[in-house]
Amino acid sequence: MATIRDVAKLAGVSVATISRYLNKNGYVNEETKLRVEQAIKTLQYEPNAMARGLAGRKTGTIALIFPDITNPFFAELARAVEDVARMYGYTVILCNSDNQADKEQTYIRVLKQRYVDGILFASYSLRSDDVDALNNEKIPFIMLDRAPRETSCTVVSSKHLEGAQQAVQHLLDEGCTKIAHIYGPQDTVTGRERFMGYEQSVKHFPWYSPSLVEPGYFRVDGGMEAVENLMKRHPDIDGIFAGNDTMAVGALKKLQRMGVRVPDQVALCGFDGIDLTVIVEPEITTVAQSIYDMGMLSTRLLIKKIEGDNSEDQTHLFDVKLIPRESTRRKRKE
Amino acid sequence: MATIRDVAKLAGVSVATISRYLNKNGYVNEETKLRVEQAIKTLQYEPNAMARGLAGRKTGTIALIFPDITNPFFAELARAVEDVARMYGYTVILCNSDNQADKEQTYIRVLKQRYVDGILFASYSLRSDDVDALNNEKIPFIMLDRAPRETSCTVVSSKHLEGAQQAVQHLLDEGCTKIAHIYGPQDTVTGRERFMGYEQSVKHFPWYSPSLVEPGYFRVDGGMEAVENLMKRHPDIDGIFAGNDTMAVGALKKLQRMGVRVPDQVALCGFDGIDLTVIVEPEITTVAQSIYDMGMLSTRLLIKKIEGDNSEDQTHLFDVKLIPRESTRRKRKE
DNA sequence: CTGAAAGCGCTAACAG
DNA sequence: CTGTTAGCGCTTTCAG
Repeated sequence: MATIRDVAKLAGVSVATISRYLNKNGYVNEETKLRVEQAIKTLQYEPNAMARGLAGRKTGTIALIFPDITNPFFAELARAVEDVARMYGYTVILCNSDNQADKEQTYIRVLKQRYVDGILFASYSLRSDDVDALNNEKIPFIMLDRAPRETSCTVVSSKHLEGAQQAVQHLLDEGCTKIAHIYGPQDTVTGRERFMGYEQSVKHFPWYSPSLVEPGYFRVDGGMEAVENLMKRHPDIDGIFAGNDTMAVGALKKLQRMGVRVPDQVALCGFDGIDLTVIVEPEITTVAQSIYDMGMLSTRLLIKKIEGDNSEDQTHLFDVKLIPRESTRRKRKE
Repeated sequence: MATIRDVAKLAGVSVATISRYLNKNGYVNEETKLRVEQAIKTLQYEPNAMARGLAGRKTGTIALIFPDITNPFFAELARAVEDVARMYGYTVILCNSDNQADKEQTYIRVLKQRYVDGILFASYSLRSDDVDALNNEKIPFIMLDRAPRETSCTVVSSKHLEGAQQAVQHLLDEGCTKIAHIYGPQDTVTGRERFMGYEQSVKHFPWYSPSLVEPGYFRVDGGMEAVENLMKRHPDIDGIFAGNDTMAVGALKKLQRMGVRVPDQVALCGFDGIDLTVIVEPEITTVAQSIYDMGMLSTRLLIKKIEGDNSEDQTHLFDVKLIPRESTRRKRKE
């Protein structure tokens, strides 16, 4: 492997010149530039990222910390992140936290050692003193779907509350008269806000009762169990709003097994907009987030920050969009 | 950030001693060891991976190159890889190739620059001269589901052919009398071997005809289309073996839309064993690979290689396991 | 516009 | 058992 010194020698200039040429800072005479380019080509020179990192403290690496790549939502996010990272010449390190604070802790430590240029957090378990620490150490980061209380930082998120309200409204529009909610973990912004959206939309109805909600842990089996409990308590439910698509899929599965017809007997709406919803039959109505776009934006913001953008921290809120599908297509009353 | 020199000073020893202690090579007196530990703790010293890499040419990073993280099969694989990498103190870099040779090319270049310690390939597009190049540069790698012709290298794979035969046999056992196959890309080992397994199992039957196979491109929509064409040509098909689960899911979807009852009218079997198969109703029979285990083994092998294991390159073939589920549960003839 | 030289933080002989 | 020292390959003042 050729080094910068070899190139310098061959081009008849000093290493400093090569370095300047490579980093496009400082002036380089047109003529010598040509010679340098020539030398680089004939030597097939590739700068060594490691040495660069040591000397210049930039590694061209960003990390993505999230719960679990196996979750389609995060897989799509990861895909977006990797795509734009590559576009900007960055490489991405994958970190599954399983929402365990200690795993996250370890990761942050390791990532610091490796001098990652920045971190993208899409994990729920980050404690707010961690955020402070990051801020203090001046390592750039972005939060996805999570706004720590005090510390300022830039966050990218969706209009969860509004989306939940849209979901409920849609269910009502389709003629539902008793709507239940399967909610996600309440220690997550997403789980909480969607719950609130549901609550606010239904609490003034005479049929509303707190026993119309059931936890589903953002998981398929959670959704299945929730439906079972719900239908036992309220056999007359005719609409279900699941806090995410995964639970919606579980709900659908259980309903079908119980012989409940969807959407005629019970209409079903999810949240997120992952592909799973169109894989099942009937396809599930959902409130879609712009997952890929969120991933793109947050990566762009992160890279901007890394490259010296010092503008104010902001919160970027993405619109959500209800996508009506078969699981809520009920015969309308005229 | 404290450096090794700070620690040395505080502990009253030389940097070499600290380095020895850190890397657990060479002797360190028990007593000084204590002082070193003390110093490290009070300084909160964290070795700098970058510097380590430069000096010692080990970065503690491995890369995973595969088609697309969005594909559940690869997501699970990635998860396994990351899990064992973390266990051994490695960090993993994610590379989506989309099976495009040029993307892979660029990645390999970038990864070399970054001094990754090793690479895991689960991508189809790798050319065999790339493999040679890797071999020449002595950067350790493992191939998943792909055995380049000449070059020796260690590969981890499953018994695709055998699995396909099991699938067909199962369909026959369930009473199917005319079985079609939806095949995956023939430039992949997996797609090819499963096709061959099907062919070998059915070609001696009088009902067999080459028009009983149809491409599905390993995709959901591909599976749907394939079913449509297949049923048009052969309305009397009563069994379908899909070359992977994704296509099987598509097939199921299309069958349901066409009003074909599964499994009574047509039994359906997939391949891979991803979660999608139990999310739909009816749940789909599949030939399961040990995806997670394959990921674990290949990562372990890679790390072993990185850490100096020079044993012969081997091919590790995993058993597959047919998991009978509703999609093939037909009333048996007595 | 270009070069010399001082590190970045750590590892690995080599010499005690 | 421990210290000295020479790099790893690149960036970055500071002088020309």
